[in-house]
Amino acid sequence: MGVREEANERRRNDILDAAERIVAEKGIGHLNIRDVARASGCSVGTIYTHFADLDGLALHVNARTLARLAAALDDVERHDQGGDIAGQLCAMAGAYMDFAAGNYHVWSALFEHRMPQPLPEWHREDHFRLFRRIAGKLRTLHPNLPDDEAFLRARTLYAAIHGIVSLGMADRLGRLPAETLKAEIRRIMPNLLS
Amino acid sequence: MGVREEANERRRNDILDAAERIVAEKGIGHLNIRDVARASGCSVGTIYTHFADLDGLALHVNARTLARLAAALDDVERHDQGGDIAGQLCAMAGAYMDFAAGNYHVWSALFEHRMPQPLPEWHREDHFRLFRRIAGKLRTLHPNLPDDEAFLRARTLYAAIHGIVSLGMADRLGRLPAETLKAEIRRIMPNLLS
DNA sequence: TGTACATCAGTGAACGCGCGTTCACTGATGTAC
DNA sequence: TGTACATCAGTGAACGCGCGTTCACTGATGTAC
Repeated sequence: MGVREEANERRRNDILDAAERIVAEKGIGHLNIRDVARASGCSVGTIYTHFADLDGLALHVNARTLARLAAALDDVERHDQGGDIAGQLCAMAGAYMDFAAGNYHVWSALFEHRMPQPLPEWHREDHFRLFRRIAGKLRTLHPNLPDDEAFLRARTLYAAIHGIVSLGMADRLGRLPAETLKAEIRRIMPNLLS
Repeated sequence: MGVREEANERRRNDILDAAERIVAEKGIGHLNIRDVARASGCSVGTIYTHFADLDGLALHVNARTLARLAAALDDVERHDQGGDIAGQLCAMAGAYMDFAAGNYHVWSALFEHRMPQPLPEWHREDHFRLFRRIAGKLRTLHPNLPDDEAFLRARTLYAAIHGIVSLGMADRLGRLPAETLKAEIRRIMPNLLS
């Protein structure tokens, strides 16, 4: 990789770092080009040599978040291969919960309505990759189920967990501590798998 | 009520009607004062004699949505008193699903991050009122549970349903038909209640 | 009933700001010979 | 190795637009006498 290519990659990462920091602090609704430029130490024009536009930048921030989330689930899976599937799924749901709690703004940016509609295919694929990790685990529980049936059940499980995390941390009904929510997930997980 | 008071109320309703129509068509992210003024046949200044600001208007649109949603659940409850609790909760969850599917933009506005933070107390109470309807139904299933325990279980149920509706209709993992989602809710409801 | 005044909703031009995006220009890096 | 040219990232002022909000003014409705 030439000097220029390296510099480009470094710059691109700096920009993404800055954007991510801003989203983490204030939410994706406050992401704007000027602040990113200032925080990453370049001019506004430079942002546009590395990203098509603000939406493109936001999408790449989200892509990073999904990658970090996937890595967090990887960790759990590595350290938790002994127990039964239900226990492993609980642990993964717990990790999801912890990630959302510890990275609230970047996590909720993943589901924000102000993202470009429709989402570009590559980014939907990022979401799907994360989902397939859960689906695959669940698949081993129901080896005889047809694929589409198993897929649907996995989605329902994923969505239920998502709802518990999402509503638990939004302020619509008051926030609940992550530990409380994780306990609830542990309580209902066996029922969701039967 | 004097002529002036009546006219005020009519105007206020016209404004809310227009705002609701705009949100229903384009989402709350596209709500703006000028369009509301045009659609309700008054000037921009008039909006401010009836609402404090754009956020206030948006909050009242959401309050209306919650009221309509509550009315939809009322209907279900009235026509569905025969069966068991699980059946009734399924029917209510189905009505929630249908409402969200048939009023997607106004429904999702309820959970949007761009609402003023923190939410005003009166509007959080609107959310709570809706939630308590589910909680009350569930309460009769577990009469011996302590109140806080029953409350938590109701929230988990509510949140799980919410997640299934929410992720099912967002495009992150592809949209699913409302009927499919309702079938999934029927499938897991008994498990969630045990 | 009539008159004078007060109150208050409605008006829309204007203000001001935030912000995405562009573009002519600069200077550094790469390339051809 | 040196020279001339091409390529390309960086710069930041400027453009243009959307949009929330204000305000001096108008005219209708209510009120006091």
